[in-house]
Amino acid sequence: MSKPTLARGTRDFGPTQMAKRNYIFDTIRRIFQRYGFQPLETPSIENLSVLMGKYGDEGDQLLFKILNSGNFAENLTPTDLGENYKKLTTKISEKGLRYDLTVPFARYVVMNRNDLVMPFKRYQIQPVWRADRPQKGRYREFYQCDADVVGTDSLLCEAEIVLMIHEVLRGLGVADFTVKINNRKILTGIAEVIGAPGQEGPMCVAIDKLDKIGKEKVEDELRERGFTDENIAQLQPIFTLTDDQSDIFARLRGWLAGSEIGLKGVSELEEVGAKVAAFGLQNPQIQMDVTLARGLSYYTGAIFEVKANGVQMGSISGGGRYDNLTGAFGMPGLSGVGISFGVDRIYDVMEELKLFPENQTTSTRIMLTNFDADAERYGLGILRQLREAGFNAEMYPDAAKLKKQFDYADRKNIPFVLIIGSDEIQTGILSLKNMQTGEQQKLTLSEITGLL
RNA sequence: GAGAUUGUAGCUCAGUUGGUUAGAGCGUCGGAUUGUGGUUCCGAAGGCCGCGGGUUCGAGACCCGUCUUUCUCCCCA
Repeated sequence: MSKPTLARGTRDFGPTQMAKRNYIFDTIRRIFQRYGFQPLETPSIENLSVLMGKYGDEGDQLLFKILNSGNFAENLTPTDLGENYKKLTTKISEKGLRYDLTVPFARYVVMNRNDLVMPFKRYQIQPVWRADRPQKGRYREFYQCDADVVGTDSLLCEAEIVLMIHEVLRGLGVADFTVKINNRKILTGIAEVIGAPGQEGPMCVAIDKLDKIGKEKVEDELRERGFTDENIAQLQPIFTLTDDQSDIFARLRGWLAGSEIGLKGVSELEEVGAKVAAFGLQNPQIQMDVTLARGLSYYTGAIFEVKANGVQMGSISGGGRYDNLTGAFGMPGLSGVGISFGVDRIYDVMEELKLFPENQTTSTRIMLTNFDADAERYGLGILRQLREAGFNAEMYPDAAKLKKQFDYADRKNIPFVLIIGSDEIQTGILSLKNMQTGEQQKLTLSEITGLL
């Protein structure tokens, strides 16, 4: 018999982990609903025609593809086998596992466009799969928690996302964090004013590494990517704008005066800030960061990223505004803005900061001992009454040694044990033991339900 | 996709230049204690040394392949 193993890059979540993960999921779900988002679930499996071509060539490679059922090789010819594997794949696989929640969401919106109430606010908490090479904090199966609003350009949505981030993290006890916010239009504007219009893509790839490799190396990389010394000289304000937030909008306007789109980005950013302020958010933890560029390929407006302070960890949440979510499915012009929480990273942050509440592990409040057939029969009646009174209760299933039964209760963190033997059956007075203090007292059932 | 790295008991790890019967701590189980958990003491079980091939009189150790772990790059959550 060979030992079983997990598939590469996957994990089990035992009862202890599940209690903690559910605590995170429940908090996020509660806040999403409080902001008017409605739940959506889509299938794990999608047709490859839905998934392919949406994530770029690299993304297509990272898709888990499902071999056709039955004799998948039935219609293959020797010529097919001689083809490159990508062509062969299309002949033997028609379905794949979901790669993210956004594309299935877009498919859903297109398929239900006539029935949806627009603007449509949906949240979705489901696992996704990527055939990536696993690393620390990177798995082949992991959960995403997305909330998106589609069908409106209103900046109120951006402001609400900022508010939700604050509420979720504070709800989880993560007090010290920074919501970094930028706008794609500002990045476009910067490319214009430094004399490299349309080059914000390569510009951002380099600038994005500022934290990691420092200013000098960023400039080297910009040169490698074809930026002139003149471009780089014009770019200098970017290195001071983030550190010093005072008058940031005025300084941005000065720098981007020559770019209409850049100025629009600044106005949008400012308006989002104003709406957050109007809501009355206490002690906002927001930072304008003109070097923030995540997911540049599809964001068109606001860009968010959230970092927990005081721990060595990448971003725990991110999102932004995109145009044309559903364009790939033949429904152009639908704008949306969304946020995604990284549960695994939030879990690690909370673990490191010891933010999980105690006693998440068990839900059983009281356990009944099991002496023998008579005591079990008597105890079952008590058990029913305890459960009817609303308590999580269980009886030890075997007439094992008491030592073993107490050990079980101890290890399951059950706070109370009810001892039912011949004495208790005769008198009707039950022995209740408090497992934390070790104290034991003789009580009637109604006294016990009162005490619990 | 590229480079490096790891794999020995349930867990964390020892294991000498290749040489008898592969060890420790923790955990598990049993007993001390037949109506009372945590602590203590005593005892026991538990290993195809990741898997497949090769070199050798002899392989946990050396060689090749493969899977796996971790890390960097790429990319991302």
